[in-house]
Amino acid sequence: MLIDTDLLLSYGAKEQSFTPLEIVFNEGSTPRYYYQIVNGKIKLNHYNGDGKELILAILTSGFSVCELLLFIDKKYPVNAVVIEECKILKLPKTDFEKMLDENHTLSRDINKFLSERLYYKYIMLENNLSTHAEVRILGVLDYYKSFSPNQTLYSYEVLLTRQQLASMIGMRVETVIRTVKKLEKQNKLEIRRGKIYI
DNA sequence: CCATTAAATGGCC
DNA sequence: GGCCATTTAATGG
Repeated sequence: MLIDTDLLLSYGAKEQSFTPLEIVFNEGSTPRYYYQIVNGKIKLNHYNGDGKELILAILTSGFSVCELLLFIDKKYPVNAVVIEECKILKLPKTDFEKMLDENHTLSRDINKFLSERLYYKYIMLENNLSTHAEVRILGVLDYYKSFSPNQTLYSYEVLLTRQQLASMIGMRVETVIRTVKKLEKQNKLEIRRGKIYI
């Protein structure tokens, strides 16, 4: 996890429960809290002009939720929507700042975390600008697998639906379904019971 | 069982 | 590749 649970609690973080479809925060609102997922799953999304959903990230246990907004004076550019029952630690911005001031190694850890995120944003952007669906999809899959301790082929189960994958790369479900099957024939991944293993 | 949701297919542009 | 319709498979009450 990004920040030690006990440290967060000692600065006054409170745990809050959420059920699927609940909103943690809305696009356009002012960031006032640091959020860290204890368990469950949250997506960051945005709806473009055509009403099509764009998913910017799907976050799970241990991840913070859009923490970068606590360092700049901007509104949230995305919604945070719960997609699997969640427990979240919530720490007011002022307490978060106090915690950083008093814990310099923590500041460095957060720098590292933010840098890594930004780095992957470059990679993802490069992939998503490809005209090839295979490149875009593999880009997302490789990104998720990069967090897995086991890097063996077909060892990582992708916990994303085809629809979510599609919304992450700006393509349609049908395209994802067909491309994933094509990738299976190329031995880039494996499909078992509809689940993708890479 | 039935309802719901996800995955898969095929036709057409 | 997208869009639409339809079928198939899996899941949960």
